[in-house]
Amino acid sequence: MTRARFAPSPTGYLHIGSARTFIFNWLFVRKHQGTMILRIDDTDVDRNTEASLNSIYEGLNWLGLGWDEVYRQSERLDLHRKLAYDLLARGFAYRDFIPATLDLPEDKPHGEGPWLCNPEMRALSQAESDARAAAGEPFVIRFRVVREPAYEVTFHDEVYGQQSKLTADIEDFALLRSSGMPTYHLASCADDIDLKISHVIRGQDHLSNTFKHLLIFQAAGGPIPKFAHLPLLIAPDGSKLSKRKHGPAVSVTTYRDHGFLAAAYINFLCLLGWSPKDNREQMTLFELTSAFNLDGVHRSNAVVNFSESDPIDPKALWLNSQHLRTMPVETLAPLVRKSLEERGLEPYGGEEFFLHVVDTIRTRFATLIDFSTKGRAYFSDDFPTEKQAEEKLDAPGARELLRELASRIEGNPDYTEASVEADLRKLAADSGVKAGLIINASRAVLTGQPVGPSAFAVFTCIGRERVIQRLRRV
RNA sequence: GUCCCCAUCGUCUAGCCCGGCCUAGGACACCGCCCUUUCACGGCGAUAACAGGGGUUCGAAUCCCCUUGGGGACGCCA
Repeated sequence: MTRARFAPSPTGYLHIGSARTFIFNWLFVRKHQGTMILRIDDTDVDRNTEASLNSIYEGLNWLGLGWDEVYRQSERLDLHRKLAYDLLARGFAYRDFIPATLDLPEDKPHGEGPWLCNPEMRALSQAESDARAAAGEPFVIRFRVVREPAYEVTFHDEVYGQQSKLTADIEDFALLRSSGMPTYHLASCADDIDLKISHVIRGQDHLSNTFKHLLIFQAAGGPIPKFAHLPLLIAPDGSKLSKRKHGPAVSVTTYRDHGFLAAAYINFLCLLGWSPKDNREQMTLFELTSAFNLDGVHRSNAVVNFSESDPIDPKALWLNSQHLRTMPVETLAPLVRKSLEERGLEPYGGEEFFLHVVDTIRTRFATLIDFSTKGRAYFSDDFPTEKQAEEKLDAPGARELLRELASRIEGNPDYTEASVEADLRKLAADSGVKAGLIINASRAVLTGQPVGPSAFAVFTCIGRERVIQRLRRV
């Protein structure tokens, strides 16, 4: 049974890299008809905030993928502590009474070599250890890494292949803090065992932590999950994406707020560090689910191509425009309606008319926001007239012709693309002007823009009454 | 410093595991042309990459080694 988990820690908003990790886990689980688990890794009480937990949910909810089970590590502390004390009792761990040394020298944090342990603490007798603990002296519980003889810890990573590391290079990492709170390593492994996680799919920054986790799994006697590490998402300058340094470009909600479709964003993220290997780029969630596999995941990091001036990756924008014009209009329409309403606009007419309008104008838009900016004239009488549109109206005789056109449309019982076109062309012929002059002027007065859909389509999208009004307004 | 990982167009990538079909394919962006009495969409085209050096081999983007560059871990953060 496939069981995978996404385990964010609530120390900030949902990071683009975390979102991708979630998506890959989700895709993998759905493909194998398994169980998706959301686990909130909130064991660091000093850094966790409710606000950041909420913003993570906000991001996940926007993606709309969902999960099957949810846990909070802060509600499972007994389980974690039990494992720590079990390992202590069985000699796989020991108490370290030396207080944490906080301020390591900045330029040379690790001196000549790696820190492995506090030897005198590791060598402390059971009796003395128990006595000092009983006396109330604070301590941290550390894993006792076996180094004599040193041996190789190995595992097969589903992405990176065979991995190994000498225990001589692994430090005695902490399991339980002096506060009694578990560390990430302990809590993560204890929960992975308890929740029967079959696959750990996470960022490559955990690749070297995995050796420690293996040690815990082995000592605990729990089943060892399969591991798959994902290449990191990095900034254009090659540095690690940081919320502090790169700001909005790393937040999922930035894309949402720029009018992205969740489906397109998911599609974009999947193409960062994974490929279906058949040149497909635009893919639906269904296609992604059936195509996804760990073999297609890369080993090298991927750059998210944002810039100082624009937090959006151009390829993401392109994908969004592709989804926008190819997804079923019935699926798109409610999203457009919501976006319009958020900006105080309310579509004219009924649902059928709305679908027609959305379907007509969507091919030239890239985001949901475009409907209320570039597309404003389709949903409101209050829209600006651009300078180049004004110029179309300034063409000799244009305004008079538009007023005459209004009368002819008013006098014609039919109102379709074809009837309007006939009226317009007749007017052009009667007046001895090119039809293009009236066509362009019509678009300009009806939408305030020199560009847009076929003018005759514009007529039907704006509706007879408003068209007559606007034509006479010149 | 120690250990681990990575390296194809500006960016995302195919090809690499199982050497020859690669004068390295696709996509985004940029530029040009076509379509269009508007603008997009669409179509066509152009520019653009195997980090460097050694091997192995008849033959290497593909296998091996070194160098360089980048990333990660080394916390009582995750």
